[in-house]
Amino acid sequence: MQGWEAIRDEVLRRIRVRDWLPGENIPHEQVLATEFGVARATMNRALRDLADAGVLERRRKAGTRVALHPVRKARLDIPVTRLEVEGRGQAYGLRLLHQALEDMPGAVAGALGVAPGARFVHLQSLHLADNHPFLFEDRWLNPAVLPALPPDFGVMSVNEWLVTNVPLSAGDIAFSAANAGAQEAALLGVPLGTALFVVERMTWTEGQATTHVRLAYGPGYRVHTGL
Amino acid sequence: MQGWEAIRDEVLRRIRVRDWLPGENIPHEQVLATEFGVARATMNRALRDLADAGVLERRRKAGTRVALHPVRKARLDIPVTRLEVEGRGQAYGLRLLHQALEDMPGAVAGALGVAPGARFVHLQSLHLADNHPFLFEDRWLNPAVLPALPPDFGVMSVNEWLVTNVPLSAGDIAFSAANAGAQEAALLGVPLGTALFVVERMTWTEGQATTHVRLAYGPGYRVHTGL
DNA sequence: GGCGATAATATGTCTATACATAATAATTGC
DNA sequence: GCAATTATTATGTATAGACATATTATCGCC
Repeated sequence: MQGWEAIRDEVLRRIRVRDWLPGENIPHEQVLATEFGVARATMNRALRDLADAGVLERRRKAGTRVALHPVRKARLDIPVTRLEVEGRGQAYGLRLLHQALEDMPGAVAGALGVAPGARFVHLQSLHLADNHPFLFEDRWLNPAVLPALPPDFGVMSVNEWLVTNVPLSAGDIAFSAANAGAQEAALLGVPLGTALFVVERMTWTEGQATTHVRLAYGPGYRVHTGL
Repeated sequence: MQGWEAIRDEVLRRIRVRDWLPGENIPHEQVLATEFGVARATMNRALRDLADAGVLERRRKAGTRVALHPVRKARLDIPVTRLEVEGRGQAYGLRLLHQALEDMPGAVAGALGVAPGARFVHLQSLHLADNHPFLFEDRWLNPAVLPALPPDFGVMSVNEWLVTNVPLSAGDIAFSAANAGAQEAALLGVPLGTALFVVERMTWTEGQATTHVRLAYGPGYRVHTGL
């Protein structure tokens, strides 16, 4: 490796071997740039990258210091389910279980910031990997974003349809754990009360709530930062 | 907002309102730079930022296209437990339950890539928020990284000690769900089998396994991307 | 038509320089 | 002494120009 990445790695090495201690200021950008024989912009790129990663903390005038609590920022890749399953070399399947216009429960409405009792499209589906249950999806979708003739969600995943047909939007993703209820246990084929990994995703489009999804994964599922 | 961030936001807006469709190439960097009246480097910064966020995909010569599967990369902030508790306005407490040199179980050894049966320091502690159980920590620590006289982990959290006394290292963080066992249930004060949110963190220092931590959070705990 | 070498091109990176901005340090006025 | 103002300074951002690199497109040859 060379260029600004090499410089970043060298800075990281010095932090790792404790040439520069946590909480301590490191030399100024210009000083380091001169030492490494590069322009300040290049040094800036290297240091900024480490600051983005949470290894360094930078403040104007105060300088650059090694972060005291380094393991702070993690980047997760959350793939589209179909691609995740196919990436494991398994066959992807989708079963639409339920589709109806219903009153949203208060909890969901609250999370989305919508008036309780609003009528949303309620979709429940099961994602399969090699015909085994992989995850249970429970979704509330704002009918206002749907066209007059909604597509057949038994064929195409709601998520993939949304991606290509609804404007991108701000969103929030949350991870938690929950005990499997009767429906989830039956559908996923696990004992009642099994600990499920739950991903909740909420998205808004121009201030308007678009969708709330709850994905419940079967046991053994984990998401990680990939080293 | 102004500068490259304003440009990034405008590009994002055009993607959101579907001026540029998913999978479609957007105009060249230089073209856009001219349109926005900035230098190419500035345009590059804006587009690179969106590419980092997973919204755009860029390839030399091929150009820049709107990502087909946008909700891919999430950034999580994982705070040090003490700071997280204090950030909620609660009093932080730590109880060391167990400390001994033991044979590592096969599962942990495997995850760390260590010969099974290696002797590591086994630490178990309970983190408290306002004197209520907050999370149960189960840690395996390589004695090789400890000084001759190990510190008193009943007073100082292992994590905070590590941060200031052991070289930074590569690491992996994983999230999953697990049913509370007898010990966890008793310590956290929850019924047996309660779904716990589990964070596992492994770190290595120069190829050598440093520590394996398993943090089991009580019900209701969730981690999210913060919009 | 197919294949390999060559040209074209969009992004990636770097430089030198300049000015902006935020935060600290110094100074002044009371 | 203390508060308010001003100066200083390190990082943040921007610029024009240049070269590097990875791909794609094209051309020539068989």
